Amino acid sequence: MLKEERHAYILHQVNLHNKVLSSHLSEQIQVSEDTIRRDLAELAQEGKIIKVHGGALSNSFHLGITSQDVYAVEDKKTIALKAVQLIQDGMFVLTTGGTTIAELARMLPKDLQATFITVSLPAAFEYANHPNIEVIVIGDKLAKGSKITVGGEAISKIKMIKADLCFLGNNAMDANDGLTDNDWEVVQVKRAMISTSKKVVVLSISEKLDTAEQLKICDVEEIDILITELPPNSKKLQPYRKKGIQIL
Amino acid sequence: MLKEERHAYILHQVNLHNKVLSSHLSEQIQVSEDTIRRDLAELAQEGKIIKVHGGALSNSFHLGITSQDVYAVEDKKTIALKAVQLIQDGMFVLTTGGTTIAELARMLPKDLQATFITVSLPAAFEYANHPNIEVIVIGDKLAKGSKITVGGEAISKIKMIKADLCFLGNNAMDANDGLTDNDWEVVQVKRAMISTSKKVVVLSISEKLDTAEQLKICDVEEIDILITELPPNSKKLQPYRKKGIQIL
DNA sequence: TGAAATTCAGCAAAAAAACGCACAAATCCA
DNA sequence: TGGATTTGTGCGTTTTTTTGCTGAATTTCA
Repeated sequence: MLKEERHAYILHQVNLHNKVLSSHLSEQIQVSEDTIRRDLAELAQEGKIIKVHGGALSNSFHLGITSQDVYAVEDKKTIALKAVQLIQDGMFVLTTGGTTIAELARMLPKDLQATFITVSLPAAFEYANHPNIEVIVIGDKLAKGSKITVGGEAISKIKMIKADLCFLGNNAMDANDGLTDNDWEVVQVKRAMISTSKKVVVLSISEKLDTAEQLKICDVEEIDILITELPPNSKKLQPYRKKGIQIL
Repeated sequence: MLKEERHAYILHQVNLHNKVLSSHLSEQIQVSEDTIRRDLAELAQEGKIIKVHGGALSNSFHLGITSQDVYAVEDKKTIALKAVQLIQDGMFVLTTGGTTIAELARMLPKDLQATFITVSLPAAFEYANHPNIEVIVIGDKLAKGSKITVGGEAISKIKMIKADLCFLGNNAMDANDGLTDNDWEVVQVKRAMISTSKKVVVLSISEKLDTAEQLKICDVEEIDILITELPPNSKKLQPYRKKGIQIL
């Protein structure tokens, strides 16, 4: 097989499968691995593929730029935009932490007058940027990783609040397994929040739907509203709609 | 599976769930935990994740705390260095906020085991970087400017704590006028802290000595220790020494 | 504190890459 | 045409990379 033919074939395979192995190609085309390596090197030189140890990857295999940015920011902004519309002047709003909640915080209208109650220090910082919003921080022992306050004191404080709305950043959710998480203390806090709020709103990128973690927070029936970046009639959301959750 | 594929997978998982366990990944990808650990180390090296004992965390939530150029950092570091020596294992330490306190927080020995109680969110963030330190956040309404929690609830919570040590960042101090400040709510918090601590330590750059603000916190007699960047026998400190304050 | 989990350092085996070289096919040039 | 040159390919050897493992050191947690 001619060099050009091989190159075309390899390129096709890479774009088809997002990855190729040198050993695999060598077998398929019946040339030495050396030749394959040289081919891959050339294609990589031309910028058509990304050469790695053992084979090559498709160009669309992003791994470089997305580092600093929050994962899936655009999706989260879409979600935040929908969520903001639920908040009205004078409301008491309970929120957890997480990057989606942070987006929500940044997107609050400047003239909104409401009270936000949170256990998340980063979220509190964000809320503090809004002059008209009153921020209540729930105090207790600080969990190092998530930077939220946790403990009996926090739980009981949360339960003393009758909130109009409760926004939960989501870790994992499944129509059958319900809302789940992997951090014991976070689970406790979320449970308390759910129990004391009139409306429970889950903010979740669609990627986290139909997944589950070890610890259960609640059944999907306890959730009133689910907000994802998808359009409300999306097929992926059907199971949740069937359970009686309002989809935005 | 290629190394780059694994990296992409891991990164995806971390960003999705904010946290991954080495053991989990090892099982999912079907490679040894050693390999996972090396992968995590590499990704951490590139700053894409934060490696911790047992797994890794998402780095996306490390914003908010911009250590902007602090006025007179060197002086404040000198002060912090002296202050650190007062803290011993097992102590309960109350602190306010402020940049000097932040320096103190950064300078705490890694192996110090103590409990820090604070109303200052920025300070809490700094303390949270120390694995052996337990951080208690006092909750209440958040004061937007200073990012500290203030209010009756906070005051009464502070008074319930019997602290060994109390570090006060200083705004203005004078041998005759005592400790003063210009923020009503900060004054309340500081008063409460003084009243419930065995030892009261004031951290102040010398520039703020011999000045006064409108609101009085306490007389100098109630202060046990004064720490400045000056040598203890400095002339400027004489009036305070005469009032019976220990100078470091 | 002590047991369990995790990490670290160093080693060894396997896989892959790099390198030098030989050789054949294609190309060029007088 | 025929020899010189370039190009492409494969082979053996050496290097490098990757991976898993062992045992000691460290950290975590009850």
